[in-house]
Amino acid sequence: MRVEQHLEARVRQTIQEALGVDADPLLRPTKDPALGDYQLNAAFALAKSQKSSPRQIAERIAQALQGAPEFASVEVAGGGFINLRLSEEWMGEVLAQMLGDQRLGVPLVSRPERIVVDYSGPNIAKQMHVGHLRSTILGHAIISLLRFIGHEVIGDNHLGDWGTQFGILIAALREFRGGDSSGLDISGLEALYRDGTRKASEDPAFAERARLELARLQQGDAENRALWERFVALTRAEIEPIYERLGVRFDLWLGESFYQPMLGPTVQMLLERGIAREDEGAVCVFFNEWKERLGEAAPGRLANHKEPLIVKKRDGAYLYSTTDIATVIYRSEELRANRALYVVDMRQSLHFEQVFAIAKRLGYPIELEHVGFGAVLDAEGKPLKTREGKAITLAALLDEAEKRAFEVMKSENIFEISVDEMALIARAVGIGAVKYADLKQNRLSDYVFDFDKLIDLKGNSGPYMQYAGARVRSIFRKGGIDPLGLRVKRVLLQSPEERSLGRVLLRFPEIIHRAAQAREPHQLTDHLYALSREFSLFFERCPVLRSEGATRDSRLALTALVGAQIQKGLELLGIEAVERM
RNA sequence: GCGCCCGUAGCUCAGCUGGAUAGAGCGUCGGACUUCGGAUCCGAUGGUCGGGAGUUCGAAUCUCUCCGGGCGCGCCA
Repeated sequence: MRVEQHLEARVRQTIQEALGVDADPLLRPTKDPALGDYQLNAAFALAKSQKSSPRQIAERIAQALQGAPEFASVEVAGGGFINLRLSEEWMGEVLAQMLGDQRLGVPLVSRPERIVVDYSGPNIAKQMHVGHLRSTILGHAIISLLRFIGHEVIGDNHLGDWGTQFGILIAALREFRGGDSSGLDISGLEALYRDGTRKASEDPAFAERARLELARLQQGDAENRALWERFVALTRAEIEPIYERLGVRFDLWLGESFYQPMLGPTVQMLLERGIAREDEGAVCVFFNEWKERLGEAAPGRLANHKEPLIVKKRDGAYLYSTTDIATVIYRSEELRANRALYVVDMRQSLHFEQVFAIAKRLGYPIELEHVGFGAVLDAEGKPLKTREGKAITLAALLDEAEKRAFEVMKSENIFEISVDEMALIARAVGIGAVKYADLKQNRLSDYVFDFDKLIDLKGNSGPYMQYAGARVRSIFRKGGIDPLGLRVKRVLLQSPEERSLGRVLLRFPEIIHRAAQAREPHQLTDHLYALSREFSLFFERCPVLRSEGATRDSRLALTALVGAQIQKGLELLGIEAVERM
């Protein structure tokens, strides 16, 4: 049960009955627990239309709510706040239901969708560095959340495997290595690209050769095609182990090259529909002309946007804008998706607005969303630049995180775990720390990259949650109890710690839905952190195994629920829970 | 030139569609009983929410303006 949704519906109905109006109850969790669990702020909003004081309206609503099974008390405070205190009996029953439910009380959406999630999207001939973490980790978590609430999700790795860079790579290979690609690895490829780019900017003849190589590749020249395949294979050999370590798997790997055959027809269609026109030899979409050309202005800021989106260059080559339009068409027509999410850097927001506007104009029945995220900055607050070699590779970051986790374990090896097992656990803890550190941030804000922060093992960190989970496991291990078989009629919330813990546990279903709907995994990390905190308090002050009778059963039930939420929550974030650490 | 994003404690960040006294982590200082795991817990410290004006019962949140930072905008991806 989504508790807040349930309460809101209940109060809304009560207001309807008491005042005869349908109004948003403005239900909010209280900031100060001393005031209650939730508050209603509707009285302020209703004062005007009801021609009465907020205080009086609040009194009437509060009166009408008396006796509702959910609440232990309903009190009017201040100028018109209504403070609600949940009844422990009701809470205990809902918690018992959650415990007995495979889905921990999280309902499925009523209207499931088929959703493509476009994420990670690394480029060929580049190593993955810390900047790639966000899209990959965010995308993975968002997919898990959406699946869990009942959507059908297709995760797609839209590889940057086509375009101008291949002309440069091929030309550089011929220029600097006599065309010999043997013995090349990813850093060799990176160096080739770097050198090639520099050479192209200095030497027009070389730049021209690069263009010719690209043209040959696009025309299907066998030799260049083989080189291209080799570059792609080399890059994949490098990045696949990283996905493996991160536990990320894609349903599709449809890179840009996949859409190549669709580009010509796509541009043709844009021209026929009058969405694009030719200008200076290129095919362009002028959004500021839509009103005049198509009868309806382009959405939002595009209506006044003078610079066009180019979909075909003067030299006949297509661009990534063209690819992205073709990709939308494919996702709608072939994959039959009714929604696509793009987990991509905020800097591309204008680009996506343009692509989405065009797709919508073409009339494809698919909702498109840019799930953007902020930049990763360096210590001086400047964006982390990948080209200048400053960026730390993802592999190195993960190595260091595992190493640190291993060292902590070694120094506090309370269970005499073997070195082999320690390595396994350290892997889960280290990677978990990195993922958590990234996910706990609001995706929209930029953040400062701090090596130590990303592998923090204390405080609000992944290991903190894993640790709480391990302590839960420890209790059941010690007591010889299987948490999965536990059932109670009602959880007893007697001490302040138990009640407070129960209160947090009740929010899980609501949080899952909100996090999924907003595409904000950090809402879930916040919940897990609050939960782990409450559990730590409970753990220190409320003996579980050493208590007796109904109290013991109830505390075991609470503990099991904590374990289940941590397990499920971490799973949704892509973080492994551990038995011991 | 046009547009987008951001400015909250010493540092790094939360603050959901406007709600009561703005919260965490890290840091610093002090503390935790023979008890289920000390990667833990408790307490203390710390803020003109960039400045100003406006909207209203109420603004970190909405509007305007200024200051400061980042980013994006015809032939890269």
